[in-house]
Amino acid sequence: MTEDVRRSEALGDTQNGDNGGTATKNSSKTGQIRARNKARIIAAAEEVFAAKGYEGATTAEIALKAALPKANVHYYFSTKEAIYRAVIDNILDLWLEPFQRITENDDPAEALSTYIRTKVMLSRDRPLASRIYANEIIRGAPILADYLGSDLREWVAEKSCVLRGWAKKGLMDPVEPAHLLFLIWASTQHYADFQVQAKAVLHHRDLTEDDFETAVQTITRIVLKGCGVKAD
Amino acid sequence: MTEDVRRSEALGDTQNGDNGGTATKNSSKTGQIRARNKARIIAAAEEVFAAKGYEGATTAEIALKAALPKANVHYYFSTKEAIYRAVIDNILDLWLEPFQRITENDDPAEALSTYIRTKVMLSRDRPLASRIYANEIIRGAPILADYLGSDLREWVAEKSCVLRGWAKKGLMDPVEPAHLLFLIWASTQHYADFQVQAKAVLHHRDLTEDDFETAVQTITRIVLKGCGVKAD
DNA sequence: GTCTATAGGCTGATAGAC
DNA sequence: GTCTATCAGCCTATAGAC
Repeated sequence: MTEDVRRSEALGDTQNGDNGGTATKNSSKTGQIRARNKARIIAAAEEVFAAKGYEGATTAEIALKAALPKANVHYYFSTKEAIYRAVIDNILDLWLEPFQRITENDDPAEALSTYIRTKVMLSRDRPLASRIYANEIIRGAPILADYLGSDLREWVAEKSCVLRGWAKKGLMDPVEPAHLLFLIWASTQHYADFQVQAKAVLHHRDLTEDDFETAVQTITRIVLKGCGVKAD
Repeated sequence: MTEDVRRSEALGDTQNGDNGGTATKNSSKTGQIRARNKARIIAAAEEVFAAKGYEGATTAEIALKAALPKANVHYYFSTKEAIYRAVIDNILDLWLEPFQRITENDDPAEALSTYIRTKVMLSRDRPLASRIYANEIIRGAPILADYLGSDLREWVAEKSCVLRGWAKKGLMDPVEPAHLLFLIWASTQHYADFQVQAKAVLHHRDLTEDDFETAVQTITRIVLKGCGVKAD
């Protein structure tokens, strides 16, 4: 990760449009403009990368969506790859955070239910992020290779201990932990990555609140019952 | 689907290299050369599209991998999109066929087990096909939109009847059929689409026969038990 | 049917006036 | 910091000799 922009509000930024065009005074204002423009570029880039893939995305389209001249985009991010890295960087902890605080002392039924719900709702609220991540992995993870082998790997190892601990206590069946996590990731992210397919199959319209709720219920039920998790 | 090349041996074609360069006689041989070259192009294109995405793939690279001059590729397929359509077309029935013959009279435990195993093995044997399909859907299905709303939709509707029938007979729980299918698709295709991630998390090496076997076992077990399918 | 050479268009990136 | 004008390179696709 070249630049760590994780905590900047890169999305949902409803441009509180003071300081419209030309600089007025310029002192501490500068940093604000910079942050705001970078955030706009990242938000625009997320849309374009999600829809077109890395190679299909053009800096021209990103600039257009960010309502900035193309050269301005290159002023903030020297290369297209730099924009992409910033976008990916923004996405990463979104992925790991939801299951972060869970320990062996938690109740498995509740912990897994919450995790599944959180992941489905992430698919509902941040489908673009999910698609970009999926695209990155499908392409062979050219940017995220290191992350997969270090951070994610460790994260899975930790959570595998928790799952094995629950099994040892007889709170659930001894299911292969990594494969269980794969199943949960895949089936929850499916509602973001394959949303067009789900829409087409279910009713041709945008997925509704009910669809996501049914998804949560179905996945939760199959996983809990399928892993023999004792209800609390 | 512009051209239906479904049944041509587009892959695993170990170029049985008679008739090396220049044409010798040319009569019924012509059709063979044509078929062989088209198959080589499709096979090469599958690799490139899977690795680079639609926009990232170049006809030059496809030609290089097919060991043909670039202009020759354009002779068989006039546009890049035509190559892509041929590749996609080749993939499609691969997706629907495995669950095709299943009816309400079959045993759910056996039918679902076989389906899951077949899908995982498809991920093992044709990961590139799976990735191209995933990429197409993630991008919003520009080519497959019609297919999703017609063929696939009907297929899901039919299979939903079978699943509901089983539930009515008390052979399994009344699970929302489409969402169950989504879960099975997602969790099985995961081993193709997110293979780099699975590799990195599991052991940094290529997935082994055992990995796929464990995947089959884990998914099958969770789905069957999770849906309350009676063992036969 | 094959293949070289090239047209024509779009891309990422920059120079340099404001 | 902003933005117009522009470049060099790569891309798909084709013309035309063999």
